[in-house]
Amino acid sequence: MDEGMSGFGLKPTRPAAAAAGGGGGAKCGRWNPTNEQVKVLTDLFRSGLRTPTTDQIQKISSQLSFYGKIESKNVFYWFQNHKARERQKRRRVYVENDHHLNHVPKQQHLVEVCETGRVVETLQLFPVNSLAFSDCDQSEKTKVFTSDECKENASPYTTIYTCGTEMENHYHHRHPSLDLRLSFM
Amino acid sequence: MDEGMSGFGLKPTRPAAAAAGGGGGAKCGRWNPTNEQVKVLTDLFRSGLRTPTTDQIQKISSQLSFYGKIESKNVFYWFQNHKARERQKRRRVYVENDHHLNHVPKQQHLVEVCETGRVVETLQLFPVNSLAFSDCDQSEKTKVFTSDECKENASPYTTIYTCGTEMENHYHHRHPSLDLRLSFM
DNA sequence: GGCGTATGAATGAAGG
DNA sequence: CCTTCATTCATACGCC
Repeated sequence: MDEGMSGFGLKPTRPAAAAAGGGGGAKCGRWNPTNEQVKVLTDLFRSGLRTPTTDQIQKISSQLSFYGKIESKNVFYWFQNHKARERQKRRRVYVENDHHLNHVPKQQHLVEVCETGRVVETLQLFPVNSLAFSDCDQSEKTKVFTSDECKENASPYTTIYTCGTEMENHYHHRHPSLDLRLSFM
Repeated sequence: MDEGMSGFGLKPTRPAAAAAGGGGGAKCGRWNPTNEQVKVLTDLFRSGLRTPTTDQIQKISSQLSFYGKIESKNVFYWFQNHKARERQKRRRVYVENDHHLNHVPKQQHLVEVCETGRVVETLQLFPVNSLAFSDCDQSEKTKVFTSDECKENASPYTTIYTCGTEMENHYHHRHPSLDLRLSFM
């Protein structure tokens, strides 16, 4: 986590509570990602992004800051954790199959989801649909997966996030069509 | 507790968990450890096992799978939670000590059983003697929590679980003498 | 039959 | 990168 993470405030000792703002979580000293944020991050991960560089992190963080309070370190940690747990999970769900016990057929879901390679992804990110539940997952994702390799390897790929102002314009949506365009390399 | 739901930061809301088992009666969705499983886990914990490695988790899970459905991650989470809550409980005591306590604590049994050095523990695991869900004696949960005072002792110890078919057995024990032998090191 | 507690599951945040 | 701690969410269970 160190390396090039000098400017993310990871080192400071316990920034303690920070009252939020951003109109969202505003609840504690711990980042509480919104669904939209998680969605974007997950999608980036699935696109093959594993360990974003400082620049990537800052960019992502900046774009995601629209959906709520977020810091660069949050993005950094998110990827760290997500990656680690993916591996961890794969490691845990796996074996016991090898063990030859008396019985226990046991179901083993072994899902390999390694999409790495050139990926050009374009998806609409609709802004917060105001108020509460806007669970509408109508996000049309046009994904072009070229998953041919399944190893940890970062091939040059490009992910383009384009957010159109799809919201039905309810209240204060001072959100200017988010245009998240990231280029990993 | 969770006031301040925020306008849009809705919680994950859990995807319904509709599955609810295929009508078999087993409430799938959350692991429900049997008394035997809990007993073994608790005993392992008492023996000094705090954070089993992946290998240990596999073994334990495999052995415990006899008593019912269990996955590796269940064992993993169990130890994580158990240790965390031991600590949490103790810390809460300090807090309540200074502050005017509100309610009577449940059980504040603190027994120091710091196993230092080599420990060889042998205990009997009585058979599950129950076919379906006829839990034998659930009303009487003999939960003996013994908080170990030793924090991070990496001293080599060995715990040997030997399930003899003798003991004050009951009736039909339809499992082949479970021989759970774990060696921590 | 609605709550309060116990606990499984998840994940953010660090440390090493 | 891997492991671990802490906090939180979700749910099963017991109580009134």
